[in-house]
Amino acid sequence: MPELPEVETVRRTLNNLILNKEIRDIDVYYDRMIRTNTTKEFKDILENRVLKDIGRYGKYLLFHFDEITLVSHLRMEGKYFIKDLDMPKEKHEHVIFYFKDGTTLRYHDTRKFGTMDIVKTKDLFKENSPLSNLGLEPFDEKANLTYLKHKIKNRKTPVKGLLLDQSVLTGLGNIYVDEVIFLSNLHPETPVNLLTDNDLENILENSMKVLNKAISLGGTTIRSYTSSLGVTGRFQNELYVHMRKDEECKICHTKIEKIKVVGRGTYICPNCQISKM
DNA sequence: CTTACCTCCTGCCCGC
DNA sequence: TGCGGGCAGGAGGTAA
Repeated sequence: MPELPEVETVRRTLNNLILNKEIRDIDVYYDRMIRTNTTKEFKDILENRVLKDIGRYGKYLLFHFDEITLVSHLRMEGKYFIKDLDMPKEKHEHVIFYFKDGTTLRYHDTRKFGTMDIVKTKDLFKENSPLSNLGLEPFDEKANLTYLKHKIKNRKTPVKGLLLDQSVLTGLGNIYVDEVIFLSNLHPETPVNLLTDNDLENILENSMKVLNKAISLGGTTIRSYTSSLGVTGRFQNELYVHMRKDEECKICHTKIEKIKVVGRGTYICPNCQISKM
């Protein structure tokens, strides 16, 4: 599952490879992927445009074409590849962008969960944009204790659910949420109304630390997020709990357990992460 | 305003 | 060995 560090890695790689290329044609093989436009509109809007920059907000990739931005979410298994024109189409390639220089950008997505939207660049964070309801990224200066307390008001959801909620903090997914909660010495089922200010400060601090470290290592490569663009992350070696069921806790050597919290597979050290309930 | 549950989709894993 | 059922999961939608 590409989360913020994996999307950032893709952004940096693509920015080095396809900036200033001009789109000649687009083939869409799975119409549902294109959400806010029909496939015909999607092609008409993007054809003959020059890619000026690639940005990112949370887990969204932002392909900027001057006043228009293509907003792409990779969801579970979306990947981009750059290939020459004559390479045969693979089974799970659903959108192919043909550039005028003879190269192609291909969106590959086994489960077809990924989405693409076209938004006016000036309206990126306004109503009807996929970004409109997103919270702050953890490294945003404004993502402080006051902000988090405001977001938590009246909520009793487990802390795992809070951190997965992109309208609170954006960028964390199932992998990094497990890591942040472990590093904060919390049990993932702790209701957020029981979190102390100190807990919340720890969550913010650890979110930043984990994301920054993962970005510096090129993200995490596990089964559901394998390499794309020849990029293989190395953060999987740094994981404390996620995907480590039955392995030893790196701190106390207790066996890591896998449980279910807010419907998600969740890894914990039952010794380090004591419930407050 | 919440939270709970369903949906999308495919490959993989398990049990018989 | 082969097959079918169940599961995983980010985010959006709907229902309560």
